[in-house]
Amino acid sequence: MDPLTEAKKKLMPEMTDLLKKRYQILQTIQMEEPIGRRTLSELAGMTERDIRKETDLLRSQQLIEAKTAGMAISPQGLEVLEALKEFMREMSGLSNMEKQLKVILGISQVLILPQDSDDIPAVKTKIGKEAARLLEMKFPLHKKIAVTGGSTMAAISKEISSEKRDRSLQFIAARGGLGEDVLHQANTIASLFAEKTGGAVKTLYLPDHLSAEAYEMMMREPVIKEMMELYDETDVVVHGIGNAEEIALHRKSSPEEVEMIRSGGAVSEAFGYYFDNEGNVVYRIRTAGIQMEQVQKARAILAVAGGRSKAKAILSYFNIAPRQTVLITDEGAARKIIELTTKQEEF
Amino acid sequence: MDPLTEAKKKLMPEMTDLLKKRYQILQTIQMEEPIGRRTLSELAGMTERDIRKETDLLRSQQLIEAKTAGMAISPQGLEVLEALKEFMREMSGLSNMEKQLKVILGISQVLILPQDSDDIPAVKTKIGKEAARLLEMKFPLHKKIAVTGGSTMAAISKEISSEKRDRSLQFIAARGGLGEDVLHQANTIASLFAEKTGGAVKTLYLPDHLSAEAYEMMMREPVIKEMMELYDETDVVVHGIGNAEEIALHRKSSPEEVEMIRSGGAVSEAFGYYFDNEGNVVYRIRTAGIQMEQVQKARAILAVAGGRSKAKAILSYFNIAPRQTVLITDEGAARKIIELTTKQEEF
DNA sequence: ATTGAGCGGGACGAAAATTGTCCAGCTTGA
DNA sequence: TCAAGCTGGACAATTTTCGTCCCGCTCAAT
Repeated sequence: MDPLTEAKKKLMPEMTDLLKKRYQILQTIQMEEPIGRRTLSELAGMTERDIRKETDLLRSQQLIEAKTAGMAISPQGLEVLEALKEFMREMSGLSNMEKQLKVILGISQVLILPQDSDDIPAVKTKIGKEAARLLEMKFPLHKKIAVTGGSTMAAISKEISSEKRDRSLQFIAARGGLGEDVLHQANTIASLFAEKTGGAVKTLYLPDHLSAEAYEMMMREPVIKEMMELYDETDVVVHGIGNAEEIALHRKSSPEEVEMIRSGGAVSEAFGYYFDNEGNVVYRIRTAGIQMEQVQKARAILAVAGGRSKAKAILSYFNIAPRQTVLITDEGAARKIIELTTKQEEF
Repeated sequence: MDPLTEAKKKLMPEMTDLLKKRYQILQTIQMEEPIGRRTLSELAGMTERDIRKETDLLRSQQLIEAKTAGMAISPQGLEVLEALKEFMREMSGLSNMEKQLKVILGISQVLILPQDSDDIPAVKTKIGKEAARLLEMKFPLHKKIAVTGGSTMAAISKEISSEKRDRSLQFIAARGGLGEDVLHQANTIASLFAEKTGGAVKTLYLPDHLSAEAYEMMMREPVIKEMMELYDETDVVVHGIGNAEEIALHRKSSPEEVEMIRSGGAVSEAFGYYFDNEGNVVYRIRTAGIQMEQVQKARAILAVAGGRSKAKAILSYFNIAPRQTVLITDEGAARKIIELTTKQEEF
């Protein structure tokens, strides 16, 4: 750390906590505006009185405005938030946690965003924004991009800038299957990416859970073969990481599938593969989709998943994640991952 | 100001004052150690309780140590002080005051050190140290240095480093006269400089206040003539600025001299010249010494004077100070000068 | 050897700030 | 039209801060 900052910390030990507290409040207000004291105190885990004291201060500094519907951030507040972004990343240990996660997960880049998307839904938007920015950086060099489905992926598609259009981009749905709500299907997401960027899209609608024979037969179809060849040429893969448990509960999976997941000890899901705690593939949805080996060959891989509830799934998947994978996650997931792994070490 | 610092200030408005307060306390402890709460509270202008609260904090941070003789700064405390030096200069407005003084005094460089040497004698040492550093920077290029007397000049001589010796340096007493205590005479000071640096010294012992005839006669003496020629070749002049009033009181001046000073409205003194509020020469000690015109020709001039009591004298002298003069002073003098000049503007 | 000024730390009642907790009156979205 | 959620005001209870005094100690000057 900066020797100047270090010296200030020595002279003003209260500073650190106070700054963190106020920054977090301001941040939460930004994400949840308009928001009231009571809701805010729950989200921030502080007493209402404390929140009130601090918001009074923030208001007197004109960083927030109090309307009848609740408190909202002011333009100046946004500036302050932006100016302190990097500093707070150091201060609150996010940078440090990124380093730890790199080691734990065996990859070379990790990006952690503040707060927990399990508590504050808007954190997902922030994750989406950062993932979108990282992805956009790949566009000039890498044109063939495979994307999966899920709410996290949907968040990214919303944040992709439609400023710089590039007709040479090609987005490929990483799974032919339907599986989820239309809005969160890989096909839909790929189309959204294409629309935003002005690029092309390659989709494929094919039922999940085919019988073995039907699957074999379909694989021989030209249109499917073409898709599989496209996967071979994929430059970038962008995918979410699913929580096997959640998926088994929420989605209308076949009872057979659920049983396979349960008995196999599946913890995480990505591109239609299910992994157990050690990263072994315990099940795979039978549909056209990118193969693990094809993912391995990709130049860049963005894995996006946030919220402490995803910690176990992330740990599971990263047992076999390619080294070139970049993880974009949030503080909640990161803390939980570190907690889980260091606890194991203690015993 | 740094946008990061600006943002922190917005989020933590208390920070500024608190930092200033603690820094000042730590600074004062450093200069006056060992020092007790009561003495400290007087120097810092705070209540004893306040001082106690803050010193308790500083001690818990191990920046100071409490011995039976009083509190003293710790090595870590020194580090903190050093690390924050430049930052605090900005924060407490010293940098800003330097800019103001440049305009007010019509010179291109001003250096202001914290606190007031009228309150804390050790500030004089700091001034001496900085002046010494500035002077040392001139040594490689400028070899002939004229120095005056006075306690401020003595402080500089104490702080001149004896590390890098330079036999080509030549120190010249700017005044032949005695005038003051032996220890503070120009001759003595010049000798001290020479001793520290390994350079040569040119001194001249000649009574002050000669009669007009005696003075004329002396001026024709070869040894004096030689001295006057040396003044012509002077590269650097280092001088203090005296308070005419104080000089008239303290020194055993001739009643005639005191009367001249009083009736002429003398405010400041430098190199044996007395100046009034407008910078007119109202009196001059009759002794061999550097001439105003010779000072004007010098490449570099360091004027050194601190303490709010010197403010009027500084203002008076800088009416006629050459543009190449650099002023080294302290916060006390600087504030007073600004106060005096802005008050005049208001009416 | 003695003394006294100056020191840190303990103590404590008075005063001030903080805290938890209400409520009134408002807007807004259903 | 109503209910939910919001701000800002209020206030007693509690905690913290503040001013002040004292004690025992050290150390330098006498």
